[in-house]
Amino acid sequence: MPKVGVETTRRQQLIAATMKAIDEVGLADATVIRIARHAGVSAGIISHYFGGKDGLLEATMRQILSDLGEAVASRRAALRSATPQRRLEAIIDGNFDCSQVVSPVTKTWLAFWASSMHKPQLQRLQRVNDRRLHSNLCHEFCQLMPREAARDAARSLAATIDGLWLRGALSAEGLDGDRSRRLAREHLSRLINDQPAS
Amino acid sequence: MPKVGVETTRRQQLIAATMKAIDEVGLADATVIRIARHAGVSAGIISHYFGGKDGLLEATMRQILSDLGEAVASRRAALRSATPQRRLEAIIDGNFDCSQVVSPVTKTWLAFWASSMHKPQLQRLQRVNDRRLHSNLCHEFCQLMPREAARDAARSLAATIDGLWLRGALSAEGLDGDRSRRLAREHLSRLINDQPAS
Amino acid sequence: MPKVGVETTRRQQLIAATMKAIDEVGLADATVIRIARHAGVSAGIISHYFGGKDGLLEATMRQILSDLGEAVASRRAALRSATPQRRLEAIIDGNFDCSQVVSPVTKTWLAFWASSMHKPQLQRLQRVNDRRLHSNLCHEFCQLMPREAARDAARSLAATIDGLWLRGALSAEGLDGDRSRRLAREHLSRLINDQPAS
Amino acid sequence: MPKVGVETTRRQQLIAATMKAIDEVGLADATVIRIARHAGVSAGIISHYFGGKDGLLEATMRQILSDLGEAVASRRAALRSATPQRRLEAIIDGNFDCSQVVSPVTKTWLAFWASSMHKPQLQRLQRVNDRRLHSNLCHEFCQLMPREAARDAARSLAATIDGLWLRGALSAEGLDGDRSRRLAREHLSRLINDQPAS
DNA sequence: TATGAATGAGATTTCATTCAT
DNA sequence: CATGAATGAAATCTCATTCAT
Repeated sequence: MPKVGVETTRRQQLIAATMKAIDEVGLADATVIRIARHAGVSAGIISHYFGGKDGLLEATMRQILSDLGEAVASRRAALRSATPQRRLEAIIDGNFDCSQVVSPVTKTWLAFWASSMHKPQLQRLQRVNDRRLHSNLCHEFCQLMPREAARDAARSLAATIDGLWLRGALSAEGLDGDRSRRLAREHLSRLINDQPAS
Repeated sequence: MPKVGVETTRRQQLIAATMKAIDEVGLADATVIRIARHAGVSAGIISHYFGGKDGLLEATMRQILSDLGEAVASRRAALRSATPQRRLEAIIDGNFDCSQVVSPVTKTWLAFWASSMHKPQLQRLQRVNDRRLHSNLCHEFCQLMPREAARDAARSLAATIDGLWLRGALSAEGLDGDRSRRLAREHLSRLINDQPAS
Repeated sequence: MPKVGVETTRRQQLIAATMKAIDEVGLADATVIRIARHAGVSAGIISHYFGGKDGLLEATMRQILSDLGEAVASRRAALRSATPQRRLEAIIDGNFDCSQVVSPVTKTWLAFWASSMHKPQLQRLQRVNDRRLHSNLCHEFCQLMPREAARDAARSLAATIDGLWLRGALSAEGLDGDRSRRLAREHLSRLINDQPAS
Repeated sequence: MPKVGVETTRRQQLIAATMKAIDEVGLADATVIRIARHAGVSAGIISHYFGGKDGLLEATMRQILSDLGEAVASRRAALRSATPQRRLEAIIDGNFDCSQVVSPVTKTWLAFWASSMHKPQLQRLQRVNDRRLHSNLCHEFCQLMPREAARDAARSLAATIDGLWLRGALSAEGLDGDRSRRLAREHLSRLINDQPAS
């Protein structure tokens, strides 16, 4: 177990260092040396633990997605018997959880998004995550409206959530969690209340 | 005039080749050699016309933003005396103009967005564009609701538009212009119709 | 003859531009484009008139050496019947002629000296010039002292002249012609007056 | 200590290789690849140890100047209580120390001199060295003659020393240390003995 | 005769990875 | 397990030369 402990620690250390490096200088300039320096270790260790830089980047994206998924899942679990709207709000809240809206996470996330366009490994991760969000949203919306309308509502809310992240990551002040949450919730309530008369 | 023609032609050629290269392999792997090959010229010519790779990338981003701005502006100009809602729809339509939603443009745009987080030159361009969109939206919404509400509406619609772009750029099928336009318009009409009773 | 005039003019223009460029940025950074810009012509013309950059550099060195030789020769010619000391002084004066001690000339000269270490074409020119100075000095000293002593005196005076040029080219203030001439003359008079008693 | 040893060794190795390369093909053609090949290492290592080619060149010039300074200083130290003339002779001897008059050193020195005309970093080094020689010479001459005369004597002797180096570096046979030393000493003794009656 | 657009060779530098210690 | 010295591939940029106009 001490071995596992050391290995786990090192991996977490390096993943955190990767986010910090990307936050600081961007994915393109996040060299292994810079990442290793952030973690206080030598560059060679990255190949040792992750098989190479790509492995580290993939592990980092995995970490971000799983943290995000967890933030959503734990909130939904706490509201298993609540109304669909409450659970949709929980999904929104999970996406703007305070652990998710700090600069290293948002910048790294956007960097991976862009990168995933041309890296199959990252693309797969991103698509799984996407589908999960969409299916979660659809599931809840379906209890409030017909399937087709629910799909569109899910698309619309997902786009708004991602758009708020995107604009937050790029803005000078960083992502404003409270305001984003509020705007997303308002959008949600309009989607629910303002359905075309069927 | 032949000289000017050659220079302008080459520049357009290289900018188009840059988008194609980014569409194909991503910004990180869009080397000058690959870009030059796409344009059917030698790599050295890029430094000759743009002073270096950075100059070419900046020019490419400028081109995308100006094309986008033009698509919006021409539509708005045609509706100078229409209702605010019509003009807001024109802004949406401009953002999803068929010339804007092809893969080379959307992928390049997202790549630049990510890159702009750490490149001051690109960041400046991106912020100018952002402010322009926000101010256009605000201007119209202000005629339909109080200032604060208008600001939030502008933020919400802008986030949705960007989110639809983002998700379109990342999806396997590319950006679906018609659906995106429809979702954005529906969001707009809800923002206008479903204001909290003051 | 008009053709010849144009050709001669262009060549002089380009040689002068070469010196100016070397004076400004050094031999290593004196690119054909910079030289051409100094002359107000296009870069391609250099290959046309000199066969290439090397040809231009060689022609420039030739010009400098011939100007220097002329400055010395004309002074000596005016003193054909004077004493050897007078004629040696004339050689010194020629080497520090005001046309020779301006920055473009001294800097270019030193640059060529360094370069001539590894360029046979320039080395040949430099050696011819060297031998000419040495033989001129020897010829005069031989009338004042035994051959071996004369050779040493020539070596000593030549070294001092070159050393004064070298230090002048490198000093912040440039070559001080008057002082250099004075120091060289004092050295000369000591060489003549202070011979070991034979 | 093994680490330090490796670093110091590599740096010395690369500096020596730089001189050899410059001796062989000149500064202009002394590429990092050639230098690295001389040292039996790869080219990338130069950036690793010196931050780039410029750093290596500066370190090489520093080495030459410090070796030269040391050769002079050790000789002067051995003659602290001797006459000024003896100490001046020691300065001359130091400048023509057998470790200094070999081709890689003289050629590299001249190359740097020429280069220093337009490279501030090298220029600074060269000026410091110059001032040191001048001040050393002045200090000794001042004990033998009035200040103004001493300054001129220092200038004259310095020019002769440099001129002998220069001509030695350029001559086909290389610098003849014995003859140069003799000529410089004769110049020195004339400067001391043949002062104008005050 | 003169231009300058274009090429292609070559130089420097960066960087992920490997490996001996 | 960990280091960091070293490599070699790849990328950008510069520049002399050529050639169509």
